[in-house]
Amino acid sequence: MAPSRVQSACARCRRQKLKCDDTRPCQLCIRSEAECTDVVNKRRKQTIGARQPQNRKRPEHRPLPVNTAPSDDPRLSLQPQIVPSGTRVTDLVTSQRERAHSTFHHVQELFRNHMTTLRDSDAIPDGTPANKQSQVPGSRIPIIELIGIQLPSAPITLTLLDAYLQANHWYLSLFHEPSFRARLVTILQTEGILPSEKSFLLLLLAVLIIGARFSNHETLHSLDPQFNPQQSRTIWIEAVENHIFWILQEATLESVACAVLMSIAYLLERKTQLSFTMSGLGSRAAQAMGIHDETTWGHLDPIEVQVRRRVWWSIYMVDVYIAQAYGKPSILPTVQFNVSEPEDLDDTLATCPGIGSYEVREDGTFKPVTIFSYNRYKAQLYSIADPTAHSIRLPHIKRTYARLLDWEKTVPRELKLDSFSENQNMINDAALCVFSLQALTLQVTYDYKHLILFRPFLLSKKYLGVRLHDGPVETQDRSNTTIRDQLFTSALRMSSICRWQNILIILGNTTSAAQLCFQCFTAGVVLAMLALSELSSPRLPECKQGLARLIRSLEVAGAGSPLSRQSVDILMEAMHLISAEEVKELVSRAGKPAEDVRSVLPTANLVTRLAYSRGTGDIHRAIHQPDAVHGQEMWEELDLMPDESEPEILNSISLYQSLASLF
DNA sequence: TTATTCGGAAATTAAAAACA
DNA sequence: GTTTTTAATTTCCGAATAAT
Repeated sequence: MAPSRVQSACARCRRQKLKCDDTRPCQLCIRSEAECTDVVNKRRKQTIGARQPQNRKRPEHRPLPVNTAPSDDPRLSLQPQIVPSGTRVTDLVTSQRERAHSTFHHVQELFRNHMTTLRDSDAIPDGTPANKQSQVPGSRIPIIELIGIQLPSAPITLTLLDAYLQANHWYLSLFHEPSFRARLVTILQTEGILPSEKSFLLLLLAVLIIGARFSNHETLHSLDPQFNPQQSRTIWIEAVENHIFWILQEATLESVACAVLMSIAYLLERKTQLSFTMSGLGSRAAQAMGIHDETTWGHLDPIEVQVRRRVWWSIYMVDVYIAQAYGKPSILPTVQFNVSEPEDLDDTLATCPGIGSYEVREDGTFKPVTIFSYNRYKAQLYSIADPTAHSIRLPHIKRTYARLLDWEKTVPRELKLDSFSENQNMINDAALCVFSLQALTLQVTYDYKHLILFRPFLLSKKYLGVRLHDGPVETQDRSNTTIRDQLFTSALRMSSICRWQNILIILGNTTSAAQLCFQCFTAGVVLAMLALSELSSPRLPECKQGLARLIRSLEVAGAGSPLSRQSVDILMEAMHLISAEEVKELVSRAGKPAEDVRSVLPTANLVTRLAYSRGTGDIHRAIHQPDAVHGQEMWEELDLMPDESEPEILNSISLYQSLASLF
């Protein structure tokens, strides 16, 4: 009668199906020196209504479990399905997941089953906002009473919505289009709005602000000659600003989505500082609502669940992107959330004409690739290149790098840029057009992630020569890739997008253009810095050509925006600088023997020198036995000790700091 | 020899149904 | 209100497999 069962197994034991114990860390974790963390039990968390009432008569057979995928295993929800040949991702993510419960959360636990309704708690952190329940239906009131301005006429509003969908929805999806449209139509028809819909209205305004920027002004003029897009945009922005704090306090899904859109809108308005801050507000609001943890959502309508996931992943990606672009730590750490990938809803079932690949979903099933797959792949990409580490270590970077390479292998043909022809006219086929845009931005983002990953090393000549692949040098020719090589390859591949001018032109009329321009700009800066660090290298011409192609891409996709103009100017300047330095270099070398004058330290040289300096003279051995390269000598050469004593490298170096060292 | 993985049996538990 | 039933969800045995 040994009561041998433990009330809750730790994360590791649970995953490995081993017998755990009540101590923390448990004996097994101690034995294997693993981190021992608790996992929240879904069963204990189940709320009233979470289970479907059964038609209890005679069930005969046990029905299949509804949801076999245990969504609260964080590894499942965070790690994309890239588990290639044997490379299992370690406990890293699992073990770090901590659930921080607020005081108010404990209050709820305490009174569960003892109080039908909780009393007022709006003054307590994490309590329920006061005006939530009191705002029962009510009657429709004119919009002007709620926010002080009118919406434009129905045709204009719908045109702007369409413009928004084209410009942003394929790239960052923040709502379910059919529901959104239905709600909008009701408002337009009744010319009134429920007071409880205020946050929806503000989200709509944000949509219109972006729509107005990307819509065709002639079409608008023909619909309503009085309508002035620029002026309206200013008015709407002001209206949203007047109410933004109100809706953030209200904490609805729409308020978070609105904050995300405003962040983008500010970026387009050249208010980059506000954009940064606004995305932070949105992230925080999302966390306050618990959107980062599905287990707290309770029972929701299936569409609502998916929309929440969409919003969460969108804000996560915006937050990470903006943080990286600014070189600041991001607010939303990967390890502390628990939201599954968004799935397809009825509005995203379109597939790519001509290609019919399948995608492995989070739950292991195979589904056709749809126009929404892009969002899932992008989300995976973002969670791989984990931005949480404010300071990072080389082994971590190598691991991330390996995962990036694995991720790339999983990308379906629909989302590969090479699948699209360079001179095809995309405009005729909407789906094809969207897929090509997605493929291009996905590839650029992937390469950009490499640049960001290695960006901290740009200022350190020592690190540029570090090899990226541990383990034996196999048949793979890239096994000797150094950080410098990879930066070079990625930046060059980014520059190759200028071949797809047809796609770039369309892309210039979407919100993703801003991101693309910035990514190209980054690639340009990286190429320039590489070029300057090895002026005599045979790669120099390629660097310059790459820069030229990036400048061209910026001009095409930037469509005359200030961001693209300024980037082009700076990159041009960098080109001149490189040429000038090159001339100096040539002159100074003119009278000397052709051998090295360089003080830079490329790895190939290092290996050779190592082999010689050790007196063996056996270059072969040095190259084919990676241990020799990765052993003590290597690190001494680099003034470093392996692993533990390795100094931390700050990740938060902004592009501007890199730039400053350029000029 | 030791560690990891995983199918699935057995145990546990919240909710629903039945009962009083 | 209490007890019983049901089904979802958990723990962890034990056998297979992989790593050392």
